[in-house]
Amino acid sequence: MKRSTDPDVLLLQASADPTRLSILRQLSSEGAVCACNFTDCCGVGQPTVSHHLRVLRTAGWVTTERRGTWIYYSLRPEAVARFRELAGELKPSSARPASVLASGSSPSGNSPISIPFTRG
Amino acid sequence: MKRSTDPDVLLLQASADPTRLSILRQLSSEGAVCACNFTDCCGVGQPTVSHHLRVLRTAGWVTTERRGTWIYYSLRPEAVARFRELAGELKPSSARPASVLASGSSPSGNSPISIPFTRG
DNA sequence: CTTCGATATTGACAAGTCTCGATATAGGCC
DNA sequence: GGCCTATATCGAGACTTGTCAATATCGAAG
Repeated sequence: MKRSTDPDVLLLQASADPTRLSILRQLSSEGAVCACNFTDCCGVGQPTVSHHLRVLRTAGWVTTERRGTWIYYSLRPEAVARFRELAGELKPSSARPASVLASGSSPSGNSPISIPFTRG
Repeated sequence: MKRSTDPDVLLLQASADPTRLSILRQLSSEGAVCACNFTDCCGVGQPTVSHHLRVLRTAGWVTTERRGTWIYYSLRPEAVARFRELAGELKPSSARPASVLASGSSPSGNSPISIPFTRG
């Protein structure tokens, strides 16, 4: 997919991968998690885990905290909050179902005249 | 990216595109929207819009309703509900910051012994 | 300083995605 | 029937992504 500059899209893109969603869920349930733990659970190699962690860091999902040899990853509250906002903004369209739309006018309003069916 | 079979990942993947997120937002604010309206707003061609709408339909985000020549798209409440669940499941890891973790033990528990630092 | 373990980076390849032009299908009107 | 409009599908090209092997970097211990 084409690289996007929208931070919301970046956040969604970062979460839209099986390995990364698994990482996010583990971070959510366990708090701060050492990078070495993801290597085991996700069934991918160490460089791949490192790659995914970088994607999550770039998107703003996680922060890192070095502790000796290990590096702990944690969910960023701002990212979670933004993700929830995105979910909250989307509302089912039951307020205006297509069934009650007027059937005589052009839906897109492309035509300067109001009756696109009568051509010529 | 590798095709995933997890419906949650499919839902996120479908939303993780600038054009499709724009479509979802327009559907959320306007209710049922004719397919021809997306062609104008998203700055992409008609086949591309059709492609994105199919991705959204396959992921379960939208349903279609034919009305004469036009086809109206609507957000599926189930998809919105699932998306909100995903957002609700993710919680910031402030409960267990790395700062308070014990510093002497192996984070992954890989070693059968508890003190990985002493080698040999 | 050397060695070791954990993590990051690089380079490469297969596979997926986005976009478009061209074409096909479907429904309404004459 | 034929014509027009809206939408979907097909095929191709450029680009992005996920994954790995190999290598580099960093911190700790001796």
